[in-house]
Amino acid sequence: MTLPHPNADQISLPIVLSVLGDPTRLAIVRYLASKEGVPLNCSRFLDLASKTNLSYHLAKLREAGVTRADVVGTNRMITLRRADLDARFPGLLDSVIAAAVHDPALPAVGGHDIEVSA
Amino acid sequence: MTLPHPNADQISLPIVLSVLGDPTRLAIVRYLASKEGVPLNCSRFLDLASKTNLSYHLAKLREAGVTRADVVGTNRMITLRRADLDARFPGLLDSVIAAAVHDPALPAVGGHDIEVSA
DNA sequence: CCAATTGTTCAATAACTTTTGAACTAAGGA
DNA sequence: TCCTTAGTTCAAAAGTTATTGAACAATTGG
Repeated sequence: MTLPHPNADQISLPIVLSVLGDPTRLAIVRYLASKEGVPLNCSRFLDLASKTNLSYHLAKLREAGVTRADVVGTNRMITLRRADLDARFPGLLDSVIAAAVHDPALPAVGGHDIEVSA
Repeated sequence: MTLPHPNADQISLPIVLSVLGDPTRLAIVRYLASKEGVPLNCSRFLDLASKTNLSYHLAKLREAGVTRADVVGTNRMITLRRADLDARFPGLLDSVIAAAVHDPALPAVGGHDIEVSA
């Protein structure tokens, strides 16, 4: 029931860099960073790609150690593995996210936030 | 006679990340960073790949805006575009290089330094 | 139980990337 | 001029990654 994740010391720099080198995945990471602490399910990213394709990209991110996916019912709650990434590659995630913010060419997740109680 | 390079504002984050995601290219960048200021010709990297393949990887780095190649006689002198990269993506190059230093899985350029005068 | 929701898997295809050797260009030195 | 050195280009082959639709599994709510 729990999905496979590398442990922190297995996270590889070239793999993380190439995984982040895809605009769709970079947009996912950027959105996760902007909502840090808030668990998000996969369908939050349907702006970026089809459901099938999203499954593929989210698996890449998870297998690279960039994200964690926790099974909650029929949902997979996705979070950034910030502590692990910061421990392994200090400053990397922050500089990537900061750079991504200023990049107008990157896709973005649309603003369809769910109203959290009236 | 001068090779094509993107200008600083044309350097793209996803392209830089995917270019750095290749272990051979990461090793090249790491070595360039360790010899910063010293112009190096392509053959300095023959430990990492064949001449033809090196030409391919060095072109990728140049086209991404990571390196500059200046034609000097029959040589191409390769340098890191640190100022441009730092301006565009502050902290990114430093964190990538710092992370690469601690990665035992990455290939490295061998220690065959030329004696600079007796 | 049934239907809807959430997300995965599979196989196919398309598209790109990497690697190779042979042939080539361009400059420099004898 | 001829030879060497430095590096590129080209076409082919091999390998990898991305994208798609159809079928599937698992949980939840009615």
